[in-house]
Amino acid sequence: MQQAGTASSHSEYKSFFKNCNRLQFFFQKMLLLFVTATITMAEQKEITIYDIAKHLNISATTVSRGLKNHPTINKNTRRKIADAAKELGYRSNTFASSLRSKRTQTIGVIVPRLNSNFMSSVLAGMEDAASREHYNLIITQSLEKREKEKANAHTMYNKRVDGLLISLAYDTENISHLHPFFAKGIPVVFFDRTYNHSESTSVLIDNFKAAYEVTKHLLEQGCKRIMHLGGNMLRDVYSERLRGYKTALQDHKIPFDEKLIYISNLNEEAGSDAAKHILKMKPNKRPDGVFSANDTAAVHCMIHLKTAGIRIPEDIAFAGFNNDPISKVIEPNLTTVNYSGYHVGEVAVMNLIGHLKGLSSTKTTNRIVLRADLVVRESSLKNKSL
Amino acid sequence: MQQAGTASSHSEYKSFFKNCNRLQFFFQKMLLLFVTATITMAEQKEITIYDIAKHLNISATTVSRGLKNHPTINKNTRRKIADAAKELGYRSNTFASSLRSKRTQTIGVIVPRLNSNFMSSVLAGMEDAASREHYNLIITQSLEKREKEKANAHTMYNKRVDGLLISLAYDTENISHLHPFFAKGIPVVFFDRTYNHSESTSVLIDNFKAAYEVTKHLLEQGCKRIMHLGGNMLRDVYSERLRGYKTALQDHKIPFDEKLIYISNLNEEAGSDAAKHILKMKPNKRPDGVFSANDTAAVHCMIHLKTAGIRIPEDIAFAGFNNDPISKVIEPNLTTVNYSGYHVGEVAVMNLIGHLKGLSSTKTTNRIVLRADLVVRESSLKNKSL
DNA sequence: GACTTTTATGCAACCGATTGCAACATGAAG
DNA sequence: CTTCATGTTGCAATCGGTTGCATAAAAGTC
Repeated sequence: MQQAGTASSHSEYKSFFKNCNRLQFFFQKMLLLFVTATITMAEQKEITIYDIAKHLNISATTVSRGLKNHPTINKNTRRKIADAAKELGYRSNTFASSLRSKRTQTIGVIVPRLNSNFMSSVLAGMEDAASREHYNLIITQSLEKREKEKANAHTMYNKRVDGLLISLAYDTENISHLHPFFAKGIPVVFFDRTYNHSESTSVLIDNFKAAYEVTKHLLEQGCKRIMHLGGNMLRDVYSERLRGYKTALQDHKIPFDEKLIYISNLNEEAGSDAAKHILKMKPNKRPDGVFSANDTAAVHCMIHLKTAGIRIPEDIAFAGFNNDPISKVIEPNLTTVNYSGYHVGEVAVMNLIGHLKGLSSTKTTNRIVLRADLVVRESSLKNKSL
Repeated sequence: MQQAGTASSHSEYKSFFKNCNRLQFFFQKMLLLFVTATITMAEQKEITIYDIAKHLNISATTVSRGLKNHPTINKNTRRKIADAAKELGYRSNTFASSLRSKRTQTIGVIVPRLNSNFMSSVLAGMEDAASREHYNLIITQSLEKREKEKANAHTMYNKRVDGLLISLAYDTENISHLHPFFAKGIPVVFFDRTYNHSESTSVLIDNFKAAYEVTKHLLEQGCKRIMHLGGNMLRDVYSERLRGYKTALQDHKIPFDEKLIYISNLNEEAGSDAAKHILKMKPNKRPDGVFSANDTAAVHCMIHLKTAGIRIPEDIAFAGFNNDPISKVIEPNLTTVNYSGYHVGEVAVMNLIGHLKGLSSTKTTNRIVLRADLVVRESSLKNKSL
């Protein structure tokens, strides 16, 4: 391109100044300078399969096939092609390839927030699995806004991702923004914050069971009035945890008390606020146990209560969810639910790639439920008999 | 594709069974069924600019220009094109576009690990900034291995990212694997774990100064023997922190003692190990202050020492680095250095996009140094006069 | 009214890999 | 010696936008 431009301006100037020797000489010199500079600076031209073909005196078709080890190409030819590619410094052009083959080897990922401990583990797992299968990840965050989630989905759609992995934003009520994917048959896998949809798989943990186990554990420790710090109920993650809590109470014949449910966004501040809320209650109405739907809220609630002189677990036992690093730092150490975000990510990707390879259909596997284990630590041990 | 395949099997079967009417009839019926099913299931054909062009009786060129609001296209025409695009359900084909224009609107990101608190903030900042400028992020992790970093860089290169953002792996000594980028003039921006390279920008904090401030603070609290928990010295992040530590000692006329340097990978276990190391020292040889190059190691060192009966800060004062959430949970709260990963990510992306837009050259801006502030908490307050 | 400038649109050649089908060589079978 | 299977390779069309250059129409200038 650059060279073409140069050549044309060269002929132009030549015809224009053909009777002016002085100027012609000057311009010629300038031109030479310019061209030299251009060539020096210019990245050497991109090597294509055509260059390799010419170099080996074979067709581009053969090169294309040879490069991806197509079985109909002679092994010897294949080796020669590979060698030439390396020698010439060939790099494949993903676009040309994707344009023609309509496959992108790219998976779109939409998460509510990138900067959460759990989510970054999930992403690490995803990246690991995807990279093993030679897929790339395009990652975006919705910042918990349905509108941004929608915009992100649209970009992914335009970028022709082979599949989509999504954990829904807080305020996403319906998934109409994903319809284009379903319409085009692009597989969608939900993880963590899932949505029940007949045509796609969900990868999640058994939140109900884990919450049930936590609550049961607190009850067995002698708690009678357990408070629950819950998250947004639009997301089944949190509604399932609440359900597990309720069911455990019921099975232990403890009446459910609406006043002991505290819904928030479960961040640090919300944890402190919950503590203030507890302190405002009459001492005899206070809970003797707290089950928080995440560790952050639990820990910051504990910190606030401790400074107010509440003893943990003697006065109030605590249990969280996630097994966040802070749960091992707070004193007393926090009882929590451990589950591997890394594993969630890995499984979600493997499942998606399975669909893409046609190994499994999105319709048959509807949900994949991963293990989650109760980790008992001092924060919940009222009768110290671990 | 599907149709072509069908057609071929059709002719095959025809020649094969041409004298067997019964079977032929049966197969024809099957074929019809199959084709019908295929057509029903098939996603409706993709809409292209040519479809829009035909629909409006104008040329594809005009549509192409109209869609990206090229000023030479009449406003009225532009509107009509936009309307038609929406009506027909057009989605642009990024590949075709990238193939021709050689721009991808994609930035490659290589980080050592995705699942770290700091890194996920950085990514959040990057995603935010990139998304504002309509760029997408392809994110990979090197898992601290030079080999994987190299492979990732190569993929990015093939994927024709417009620019590269990279934080180097622990064991990366040279950046020969990035040469293709430099050779092609693709801008590279280092962040956090940087490398001094004449043709690219580095975004980082002033590790030297921050470490100096931390050490100075500990000295002012009366510490005489400050231990330093450091990281891999191949990375300037850690070597600069060590340098800041050393210089502060020197400025306060405290002799530098090689034995008080403890190098590790700074994870939880390394923190505990450092504590064990301290406990093994003769009491009069023990440090009276610890400056750790990250919070994780500091906190886990503290936990271990506390169980051994060491008082913090009375016996040993502590300071960390990062302002990790755990620093606010440990008791006593950890003095640390606060700096915004989010901001680092944002700045790195903005700078890269600046280069891409030709606003700034990679060569002029060599390093961007961001603020980092000492956050004093109880862990370092020997003379309680905050 | 002739001529230049501005504005708006279209032509056609790309970009680089993929793929259905044809074609060729070789050797085996009949 | 023909026929056919098998293994290799190439032709040429295709994917869907982009862009330099030409052109046509409208507006402005003298």
